[in-house]
Amino acid sequence: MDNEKTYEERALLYEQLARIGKVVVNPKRIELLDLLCQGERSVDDLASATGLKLSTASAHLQVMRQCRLVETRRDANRVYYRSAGEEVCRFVATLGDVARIRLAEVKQILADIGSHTNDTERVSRVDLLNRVRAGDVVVIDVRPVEEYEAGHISGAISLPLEYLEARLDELDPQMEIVAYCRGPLCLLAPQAVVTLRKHGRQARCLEDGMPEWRQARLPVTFGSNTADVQMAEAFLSTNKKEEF
Amino acid sequence: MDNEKTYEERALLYEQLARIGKVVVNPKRIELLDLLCQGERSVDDLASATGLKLSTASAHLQVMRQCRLVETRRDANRVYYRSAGEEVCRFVATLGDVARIRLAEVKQILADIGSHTNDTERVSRVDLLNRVRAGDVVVIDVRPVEEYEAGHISGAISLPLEYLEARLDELDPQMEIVAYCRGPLCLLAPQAVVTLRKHGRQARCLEDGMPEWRQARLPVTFGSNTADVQMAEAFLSTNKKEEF
DNA sequence: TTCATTATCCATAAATCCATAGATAACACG
DNA sequence: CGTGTTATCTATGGATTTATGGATAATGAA
Repeated sequence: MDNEKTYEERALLYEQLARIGKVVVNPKRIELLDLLCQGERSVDDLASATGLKLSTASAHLQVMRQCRLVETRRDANRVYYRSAGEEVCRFVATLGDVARIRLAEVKQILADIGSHTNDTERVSRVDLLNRVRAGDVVVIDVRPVEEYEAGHISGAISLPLEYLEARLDELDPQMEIVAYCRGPLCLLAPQAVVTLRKHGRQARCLEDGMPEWRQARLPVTFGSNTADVQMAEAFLSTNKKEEF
Repeated sequence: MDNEKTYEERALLYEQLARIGKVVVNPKRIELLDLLCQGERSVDDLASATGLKLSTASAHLQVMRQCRLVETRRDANRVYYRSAGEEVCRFVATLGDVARIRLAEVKQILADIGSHTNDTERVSRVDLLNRVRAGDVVVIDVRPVEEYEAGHISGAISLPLEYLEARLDELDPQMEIVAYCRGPLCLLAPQAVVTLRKHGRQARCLEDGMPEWRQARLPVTFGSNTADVQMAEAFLSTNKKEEF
């Protein structure tokens, strides 16, 4: 029958896919999207986080908005961008998976940092949740404060990597410390663990990062409140923990 | 400490991700990769399937090979390409998911064909496996023969869409027919179902397609043998069906 | 060896992408 | 209303990407 039309349609379809693909051809655009998967951020915040000129960052964000990967919200004279949905974060995460598995260069970069904190020692999400509930662990979010405020693991305290050594005394020396960051490709948490161990602390990384925690629908807190262990508690009492 | 170095490393990391991203910026490259997720194909086979000149197709394949997304094998004077791993197929599938969810244009194209075969009527993988085993369903693979031969659902017969009407009498009129193709973005199976219903047959699509079946580690047969129901049978008797 | 088939490499011209500076626009606050 | 802040739009030149034809290379068959 109309094989001609079908052929046309298939070409159109792949052109649409390429619209999405276009977003991840530029390193800075991937970086921006990765940041947005951590939570909402304003344009100039994103620009300074990535080292881009404001107009360049804005242009990249437009590209992503045009293919509906991100959405915006205006508050006063600031425009906040966010990922348009969890499938977008999954897409970025999958891209990372492929790079990690396929590219020796990526393995190398990750090994440079993570050599002393090997992967078998990471804490699973379920374990972490249970131990937060039991109160026998300190969870630190080592990402920049902005990302912590845009959503963090309930019960975690904000302790950006750059301040870690200076604020070491805030951490109970008797407790084990679990650090987390943006995900499997992020170097912050592994670096934090290296630093902590250098100071004789018992420390481990969470398996992957915040986006995965969010996708597992585990409890997330917004803003700067740090005393929210009870939220995790309430969550646990109404949900079977086997689900995660 | 060495924040400078960390910044550098992060930039390098995103550049590596962009190497992968580069593959999916070109519609034809996505089409090629999608085909390779169906199974191994030779270069000129791929070229004619996508309507590309041989040299162009080869160039695209080089790009994908350089970032390890595909691998090759030589047999006589033909070079066969294949996806380098299942995470690559997952990446393409995720790209499709995002496009399907986010882009109205994609929804439109899919609706044009699939309007009469709505998604709630699709057969799940588990159901299909059980019914193949019970022998009360005919499974047709409506993709081109090359893809059928590069791996098909055990028990399925090859009946490319273009020959469907001509070979209708090969299908038992009493049996329900389940058609499958490349996946959620492929139009072949929905079109086949439309055609079959027009001829008064009871027909449905499988939920998504071959790559997903393969990823679920369900039984796959290679080559042109069509009498392989017993393989599925053997598979079922040694595996709990609840797993899928 | 010579020829045919298949694939890769190479040069090129057209198209597209990118970062940037500067202009414009939206908004808040006096 | 004017001023300052934040973001978007526009124009530009330099870099990159793409399709293509033709040369080269690898392999099998005669």
